[in-house]
Amino acid sequence: MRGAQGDLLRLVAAGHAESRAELARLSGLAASSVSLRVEELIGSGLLVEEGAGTSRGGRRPRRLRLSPGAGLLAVADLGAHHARLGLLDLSGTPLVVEERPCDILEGPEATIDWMAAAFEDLLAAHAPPGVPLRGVGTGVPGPVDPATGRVVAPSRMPGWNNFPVADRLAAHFDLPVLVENDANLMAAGEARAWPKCETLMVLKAGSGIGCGVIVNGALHRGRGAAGDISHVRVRSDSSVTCSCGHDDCLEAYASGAALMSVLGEQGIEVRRPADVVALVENGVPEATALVRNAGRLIGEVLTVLVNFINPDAIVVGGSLSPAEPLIASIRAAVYERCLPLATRDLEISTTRSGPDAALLGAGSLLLDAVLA
Amino acid sequence: MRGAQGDLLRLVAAGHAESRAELARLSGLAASSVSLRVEELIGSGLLVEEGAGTSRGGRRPRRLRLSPGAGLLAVADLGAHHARLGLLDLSGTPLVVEERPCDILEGPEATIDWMAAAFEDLLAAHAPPGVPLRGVGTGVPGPVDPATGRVVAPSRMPGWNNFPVADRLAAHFDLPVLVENDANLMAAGEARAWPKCETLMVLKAGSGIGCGVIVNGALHRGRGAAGDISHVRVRSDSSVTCSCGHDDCLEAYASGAALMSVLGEQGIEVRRPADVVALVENGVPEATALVRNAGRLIGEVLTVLVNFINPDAIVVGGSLSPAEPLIASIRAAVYERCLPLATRDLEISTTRSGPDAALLGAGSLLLDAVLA
DNA sequence: CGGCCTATCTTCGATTTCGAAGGAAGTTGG
DNA sequence: CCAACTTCCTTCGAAATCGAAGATAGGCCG
Repeated sequence: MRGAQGDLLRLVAAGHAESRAELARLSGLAASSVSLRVEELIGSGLLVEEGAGTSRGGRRPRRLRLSPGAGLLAVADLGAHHARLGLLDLSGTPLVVEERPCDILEGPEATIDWMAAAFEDLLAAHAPPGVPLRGVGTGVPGPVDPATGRVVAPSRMPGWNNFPVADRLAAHFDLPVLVENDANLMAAGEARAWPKCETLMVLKAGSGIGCGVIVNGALHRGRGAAGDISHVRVRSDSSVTCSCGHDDCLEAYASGAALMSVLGEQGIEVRRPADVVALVENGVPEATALVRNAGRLIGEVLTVLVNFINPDAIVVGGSLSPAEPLIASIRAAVYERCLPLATRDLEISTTRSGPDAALLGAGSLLLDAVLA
Repeated sequence: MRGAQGDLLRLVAAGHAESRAELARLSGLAASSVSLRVEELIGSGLLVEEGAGTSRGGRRPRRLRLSPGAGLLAVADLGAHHARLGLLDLSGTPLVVEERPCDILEGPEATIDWMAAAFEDLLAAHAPPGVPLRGVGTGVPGPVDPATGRVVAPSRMPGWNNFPVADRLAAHFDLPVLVENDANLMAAGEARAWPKCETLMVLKAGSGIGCGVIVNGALHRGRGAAGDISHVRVRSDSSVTCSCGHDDCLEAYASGAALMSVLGEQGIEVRRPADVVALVENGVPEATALVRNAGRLIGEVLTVLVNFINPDAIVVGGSLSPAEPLIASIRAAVYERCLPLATRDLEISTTRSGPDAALLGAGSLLLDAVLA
């Protein structure tokens, strides 16, 4: 899928272009060249022409789509106790998504081999015959060195430090492989749902707190830890030491794990962040107060970042995100304290992509590798 | 200077390429095409061939430079009481730089007309005959809407709110015009001096506190206020109300203006941030303690941003930056509290471009507009 | 219903770009 | 000093790209 040809496919797959005319506008190529190229791509079975689009005042465009037979992507989002796994077509539409229990404490080798087997499962059960697998990707709950695909200094993945996850996956599938932090994948997934936003902050509020940053439409990786907000010192009366060794990290107060531990001390049994959400929805005052406080702390941290980055939107996802008081108090803190220039037109809302955001993000990033 | 031709010129002007071979590598064009294009550019007097470069193991390259006659850029950096003005050639080398007193309180019309007259002065005195002015740019000490070139809600520029600075300048010179926040220009200028750094935070510590952000090699503007760190709430025992209406903003504790006001209360007369630096260098303990505290507060704010953005370097400039304790305490705070992954290989140091950084940055950004 | 307008897509000759081959001008190492 | 190798740059036929003109197909409106 060489360069210029790949550019056209990418534009169609990413949903940016639906017709030859749009391709010409976005790719910068002449309309005639686009027509030629598209004809070739249709000839080789990668694109299909499908009906007509809506008119913009003239002749209706002939709508282009990626052929369902163009290929599949196998993607996963690895959590501490569960993994979501899915198959996508090249335009990122899920064919199937499953959640399976799995334990990353069994170590990287076992977990990745398990993942490879799960992918084979899914392919056997759901892949249409003759459609090739074109790429494999996974999110992991820790920092990933973007250059090497290794996990680096993960606090929630004991035994995984410096493990070459990408290499191990590539040993199973001789294909483009993507390994990325889970919050970053979520951000990449949301980015597709917010096409008008160039700069985006995507917060993952689950048992941990993660954040992914989209700058200028592209995921910002930094050295692999970009987006980390969990170890920021928060203003607090008491003093708690975080697992990172510092005092009063945001994570120690506002993460799902922290909330659960406080609730546990109060004799309220919770096992997953979703249980906290349920308590809030049932009006349990202890849970509501805790969540509201967590939102305020998160919001105060976001305040600094919003002034600095001026995002177009802040998207809140993760298993804690359905709790209304969380996002309400985040909003309150940000709108109250940020510069007017930074908050006018700033949207703060919950995920548009839902629980599959990270899988969709993996698909979106993988596409670039596959069509390079 | 149409597209592809402009790309080649830009690569030479920005100092990225010095030979046809380098141009071919960086532009992605075939070597033969580059040769053709370069021949045309030499023919039209924009490029000149000048001696030979150093061999990389084979034939020596024929060094290319922008012709000194290719054009000039007039650039300024507007401060509260002074303006730096300069003329640059298209590769960003200063022909002349001057500092002149000027008072932005006289309002935008008067100030911009004054600036235009000053540019005419400089051109009459220093421009080689026949070399055309190709672009005009200025930095202003407030937020600028990147789309319109208007100043937006500036706290230190009363009377300038929403004034179309770019339009007024364009009325004097019918040329590409650039108007940008001063800290952003400084960041753009430093970026050229840190070519290996993709992500850069440039702090301007003067009478105010500003910051410019380079992400992926390009200036990040956001909505025009990106990089603002002055109105972040800091941890403090006392309570000070900032001009923005909130309490305990960084600016109210750590800006040059704040330091000067505290020193004044202690009976120590200072008139400019540079006087504070002199006091520190002379070992006046009150000044040293104040500066050290300012560095700590700034450092604690940077902590959050470093974890989030993972810059390759933090560059400190501005009139307060020569004060050693300032940068020392910034370093201490950042290295102590940030994630190891974010601080390994993170460089924190003072400006490489010196006091002309903003002018050089204006040149660098203008070049893109001129060669578009 | 029938012009008129707009937008999409194709055709085809002119132009640009490519890339393989080769010449030019060095360095390196015996 | 000479042969082998690198890198830089140009030459020239082949291939891709462009762009103007035209064909196609719809919307809009009297």
